[in-house]
Formats: sequence, structure tokens, C-alpha cells
Amino acid sequence: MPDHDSDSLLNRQTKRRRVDIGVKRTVGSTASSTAAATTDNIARAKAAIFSAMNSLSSHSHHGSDNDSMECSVVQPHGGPGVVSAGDSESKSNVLRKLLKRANSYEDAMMPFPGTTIISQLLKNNIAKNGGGPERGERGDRVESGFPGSGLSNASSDAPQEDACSNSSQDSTPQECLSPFGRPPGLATFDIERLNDEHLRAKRARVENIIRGMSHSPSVVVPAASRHERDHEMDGERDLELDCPPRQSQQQAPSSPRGGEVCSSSRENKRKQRLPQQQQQSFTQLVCQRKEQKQEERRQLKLQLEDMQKQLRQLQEKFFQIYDSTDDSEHTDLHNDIGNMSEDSPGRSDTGGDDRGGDDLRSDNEMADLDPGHFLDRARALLQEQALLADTEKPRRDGLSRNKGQGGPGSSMHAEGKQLAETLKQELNSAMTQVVDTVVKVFAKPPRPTPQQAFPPLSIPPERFPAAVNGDNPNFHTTNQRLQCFGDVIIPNPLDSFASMPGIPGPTNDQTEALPLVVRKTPSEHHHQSSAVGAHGGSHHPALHPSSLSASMGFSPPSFRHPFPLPLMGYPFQTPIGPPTVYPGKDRTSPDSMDLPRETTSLRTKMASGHHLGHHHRSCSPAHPGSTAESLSLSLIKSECSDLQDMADISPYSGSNIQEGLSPNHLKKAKLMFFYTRYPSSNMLKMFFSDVKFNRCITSQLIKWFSNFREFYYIQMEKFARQAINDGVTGAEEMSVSRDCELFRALNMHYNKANDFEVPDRFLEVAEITLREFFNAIVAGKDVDPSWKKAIYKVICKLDSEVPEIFKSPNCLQELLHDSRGILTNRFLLGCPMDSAL
DNA sequence: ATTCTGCCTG
DNA sequence: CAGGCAGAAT
Repeated sequence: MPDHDSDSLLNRQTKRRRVDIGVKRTVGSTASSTAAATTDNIARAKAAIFSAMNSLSSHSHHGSDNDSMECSVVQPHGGPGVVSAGDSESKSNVLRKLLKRANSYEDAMMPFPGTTIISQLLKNNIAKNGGGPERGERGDRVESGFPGSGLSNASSDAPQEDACSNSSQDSTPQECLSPFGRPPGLATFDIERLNDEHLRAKRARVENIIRGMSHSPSVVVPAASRHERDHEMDGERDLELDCPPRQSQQQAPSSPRGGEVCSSSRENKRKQRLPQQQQQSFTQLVCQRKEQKQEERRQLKLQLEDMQKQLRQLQEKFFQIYDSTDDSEHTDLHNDIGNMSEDSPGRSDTGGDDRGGDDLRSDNEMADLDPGHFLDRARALLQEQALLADTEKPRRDGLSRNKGQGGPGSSMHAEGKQLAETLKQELNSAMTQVVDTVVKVFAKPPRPTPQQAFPPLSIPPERFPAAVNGDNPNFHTTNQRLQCFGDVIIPNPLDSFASMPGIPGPTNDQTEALPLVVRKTPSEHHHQSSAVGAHGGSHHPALHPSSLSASMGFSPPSFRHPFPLPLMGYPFQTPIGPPTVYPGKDRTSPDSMDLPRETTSLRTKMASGHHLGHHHRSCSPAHPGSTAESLSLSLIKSECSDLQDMADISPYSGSNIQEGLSPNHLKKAKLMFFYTRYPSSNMLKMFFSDVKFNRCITSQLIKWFSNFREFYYIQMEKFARQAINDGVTGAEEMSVSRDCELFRALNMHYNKANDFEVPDRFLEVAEITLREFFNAIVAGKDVDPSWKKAIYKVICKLDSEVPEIFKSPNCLQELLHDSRGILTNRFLLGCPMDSAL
């Protein structure tokens, strides 16, 4: 095909010449403009949310460092103007601020771990609230009730100053600076009374809201959020609708700066899909959860510290008592006093009651002089464990006593106990270490591998001091906490992502959402199509939110995927996995044929991502494929600099609306191409109603069709030239049938599994296209760099209506009249949740 | 200024 | 198939 080659060369030379036609500009414009308006509106709110989330997440990461006030960044744009907005807006702001305060208070409250944030919050509110008399005017400005904005860290941030300055206008500086600084209700008491009723009402509202949110992730979404959700749905389906007042109000706070950030960050690349969604309510939920986690974390840390202290003390005691044992175990190195003390650090300091010399001596005696003593001890221990009476060897007991063990008459008994306890303690210590590790992982982002990072405290596996009872409570508590944590942590180990350089905070926010997602995922149309290959094992839960939750329940913790995050942004129905885990050889269904490819392509982008490789490598060697996949996905999101999109991440995507395009969507798009080559963005929205549209999604879909067209026209040109080369003289001589090579090529591309009956109309269009190309080439028009333009113009008019069935999220199943995929998937995946088709 | 498109490249 | 780009349309 010399011609073609030269042609492409020509094109290349004159590149950038505008070849495209006015195609679709008209149709698309309406749609796009509408869509644009909608997204734009939403965008601001998103940006706001994003920033809030971001700040929160960063807060959580550094929280342990007591950088706590980072949370104040929550509302970068939260100037005075914000406050003046509508009712709902101020409410949301108030909430945010409340949450903010909660964070601050959390630090302050540390000594009272048991206290709830809310109660403290409210108390403080009461105490402080008198500060702003004028506040009464605006009931909604509850934030004024929290003059403690600057409370935990005055230097922390500017944003906080906003709130601070706000209140300072009305109240004294002290209020602003020191929440605890002045005795509650002194001068302000009267004032407070004036506003008492009002404040009560306010508090009640706030409390209710917070309570509702804090109850559980699954909780009923507050009215506000529900509305939002509804609105979102409306927005998707009917873009013409104006935003309800609420919406616009909510957007108000974020408008200016959110937009800026958004656009600036967007400049880098056109990024990908990022799910978009709920706004205020989500933010609130996220914040709340963050708070809760943070508090838990802190408490846990405190307890751990206590435990460690106790452990040290116990250790000391232990060394005091069991020096000999330790020594003998440790070797013969310690034959004399000096060595002993060395071996047991801290012991010399604290322990030094009476035993110093005696102990040592006894050690010597035991080791050298009286080996029998040792045996006695061991026996005693055994006896203890066997619940035998220690009276068996009164004599030896006495001996040991004489030796200076210093124990009471029941030393044997005590010893046995202690040894038993020691064993327990070892287990405990292990647990402690684990807990500690976990906590650290959470607290400090830049921690690579939790596993090895055992606390320095790490007491050698030798024996630990007998666990005094006092120790146990803590231990139990810790354990319980750990378990509780587990529920939280496991679903969103994301925090570990935080440790990765390339990953921005926002990513973590998504994590937060996970638990929520899980709950809300009825998953209606999973496994629409087939696709999946063979063994269920290949499926990775991480890519399937609902299945994730489901599998979570059934899989042992160790199998839980460490990187669930990606699901948010990606595929739901994605059968994925095969390519990652299994090279794709064992794909059985014809349908699945194209899957690997799609999957691969999906992954391609991620793979192309810069930091990808080492990231997942370092992160979870255990799950190479899946990890890579999910991580990549997360990275993609991370990379997506579009703040709006980031803000779009929401936990509510579960039900019907997906936040990303799955391979099945791609498949569907391909099938749709048989009907329409130039779908408008509006049309796409209608036909992909199960996807939450944002700019990224729209762009991607458009890009898909663009790619489809590209391939289509390339094929057309190719075959046209081929026909010419073959000596065809008239366009009429050519036809496109289902048997012809051209069709096969096309079908292979768009309908690889061949499980869809290509409409005749497509054949006609293909034929027309082919002839157009043929004629154009024959006429020598291909010398014109934009010679295809005319053809495009013709072809774009040949779009036919896409059958209604394509509007159904489940259309693939119906179109492919193949339930195999569904059943297969369900079985293979062993995911009951998915049966909720 | 934004959106959409096609072209080229990987 | 996606990223990046440039051009055109709005």
C-alpha cells in the first residue's frame, strides 16, 4: 500500500491540519454545554469537599505528630463570606467547623479518652458560647459558638484564623485563643443565658446531625445528603434541570478558590475518570469518621504507651526475680554479678531492693553449685501448670527460699504462676507489638513495611515479667481495640498508601469512604456480561466494591486485600483479574476473549504511570497482580489532578451509579458503535446511565468512540486502497457483507466475541464509507491532507438510533442473550452479593 | 475559555 | 486504547 503510506506521510507533514469536520458539533454542543453547566456547578462544591478531605487526611497522617491543626485547612476559602450564605450552607459549614473543632478538642481531651467528642464539644460550646452576643442574630452561625478555633494551635493555619477573626469581632481575643483559658461562664454567663434557648436549639440540631452521622457509616443518610443524591441522579438523567437551591448554596462556599485550584491542577494532563459524588453529607461523614478513627488511634496509642511502661516495669521486676533463669538461658556469660546487671537493663535501677547480692549469689549457686535447684523450679512450674500441689517438694521449696530467692513461702507457686504468665505475656507482647505497629503505620505515613517495624521497645522474646493483673486490663482493652480497629483498618488500609510519595492525600479520603460504600452496594448489575474468564480465583474483590464487602466477610483477614481503594474509581462489573493473576490462558468463554485485552488496556494506562512500578512492588508483594492493578488505579486517581474529580469520590456510588468505566462499559460502547459513530455526550450520558458522569468519564467515553472511529476509518481506507490495488474500478463493485474481510476485521474489533448480531445498517454504512474512501482515493483527493473530512461529514450523518436496550445497564446480558456470564461469574466468584442481580 | 475532534504516538 | 497535542467550534 504505497499509497496509503505516502498518504500518511503527507498527513504527518501537514499534521495539525484540521481534518475533522463539523461533525457533531451541533448536536454535541447542546448536550455538552448543558452538561458543562451541571458539572461546573458541582465542581465547586467538589473542590471544597476535596480540600476538606485533603486537609483531614493530611491531618490524620500527621496527627500523631500533633500537627493537629492541619485540619483547620478544611476551608481554605471559608472566609467570612461563607458564613453569610444560605441556611443549609451555613449548616454544612457549621458542621465542618464542628468537626474541625472536634479534632482540636480531641487533642485537648486526650486525658479523657472516654469522653465523647460530641459531649466535649457541646460542653465547650456552652461554656464559650456567650462570647458572641450578636450571634443570636444568625442562628445558623453556630460556629461562633466555637470560639476555640485557635485553640489547639494558634500558629497552625490561616484558615483557622478566619473563624477566629470572625468570632473575635464579636468576642474577646481570649476566647479565640484559649478555649480552656478562662473559667466557664463567668462574665459571659449572663449573655449566655440570653441566648440560652437559641443555643439549645442549635446544639440540639448539631447534636442530632452529628449523632446521626456518627452512628454508623451505613446510617441513614441525612436528609440533606439524600437530597443531594437525588439531585445527582437527576442531574445525570436530566441535565436540563436547574440545580435546586440547596445545591447552589452548597456550592457557594467553594466557588472561587475551588475553581482556581481545579483549573490549575487540571492543566497538567487531562486526567482520568474520577468518580464524582455526594457533597456535603459525604464530607461530613468522612470528617466524622476521620475523627472517630483519630480518637481511637490516640486512645490506642495512649494505652499502648501505658502498656509499654507497665511492661518495662514488669520486665524490671522480672529481671529482679528471674535473673537466674534469664542468665542460665542466656548462657554462661553471666556468671557473676556484673554481667547480670548488664543483661537486665533497668533492673539495677529499680529493682535494687534487697536482692542485688542475694540474687546474684543464688544465680551462681543455681548455675554452678546447685543444679538441682533449677530442676526444682522447672518441676514446680510443671506442677503449677498441671495444677498439682506444690507440697510435694516442701524441702526444695525451703531450699530455694534459703537460697535467697526472697519469695514468700509460696514462692514455688508464685513462680509457676509467673512463668505461666510469662508465656501469656509473650503472646501479649506480640500482640502489643502488632498493635503498636499498626498504630504507627496509621500515624506515620512514611512507614514502609509495618511488619518489620516493630517498636524499638521490642523486648526480646525472653520472658516477660509475669503479667501482673494490672496489666491485663490494658491488654484486653488493647486487643479489643485492635479488633475494632481491624474493622476499620482492614477495609481501608489505604493509609499505607499515604506512605507512598506519589500519593496525595485525597486518595486516602477515598479510603475513608470505603466502609460506607460497602454498605450501600446492592449491586444490581454486576456481571452483566460475561467476561470473565475462568476461575473465580482470578477475580479480585478489590475491583468490585460489593464483592469486596462480601468477600471481606468470608475471607480470612490475611487474605483481605490491602488496597481496596481502587474500587471506588473503577470497575464494578469488572471481572478483571485474569490478566493479572492468570495470564489469560484459561479464559473459557468466547466472550471473555476480549476481556484480557480490555483489562490490559485499562491497566496499560496505569502501567504507563510513572511511579507505578516500584509502588506496588514495595507495597504488597503478596498480591502482585491485584495489587498492581488496584494500586495503579489508585494512582491514576491520584494523578488526576482535577480536584473536582477528586472531590467526586463518594461512598454512595454503590447502588446503581458507578464511578468508573468498566470493561463492560467498553464492550457496550463498542457495540453501540455499530449504531452510532458520533454519539453526542448527551447520548452517552443517557446510554451509560449507570455511570456517574464527570468530565473524565465523559472524556473517556468520547475518546473511546474517537478511537473506534479511528480504527474504523483506517480499516476503510485500507480496504479501499486494497480494492484499488486489486483492480477494482468502480465503487459499486464493492460491497460489505458479513463474510467479507472488512467486516470481519471490524467485527473482530467491536464485537470480538461475536456474540452480538451486528445490525444490517452497519453493513450499509460500512459499505458507504468504503465507497467514499474508494472514490476519494480514486479521485486523487487523498493528496489533500484533509481529504477525509468530507468522508467524515458523510458518515456522521449515517448514525442510526441506538436501541433502547442499550440504555439498560444490564443490556449486555440481554444483548448477548447469554446468561452464561452471569451464572459463571456468580459461581466462580463465589460472591453471594453479586447474586443481587 | 471550554469542549470536541482528529492526528500521532506509545 | 490512552496520552498529548493542535485546531476548530461555541
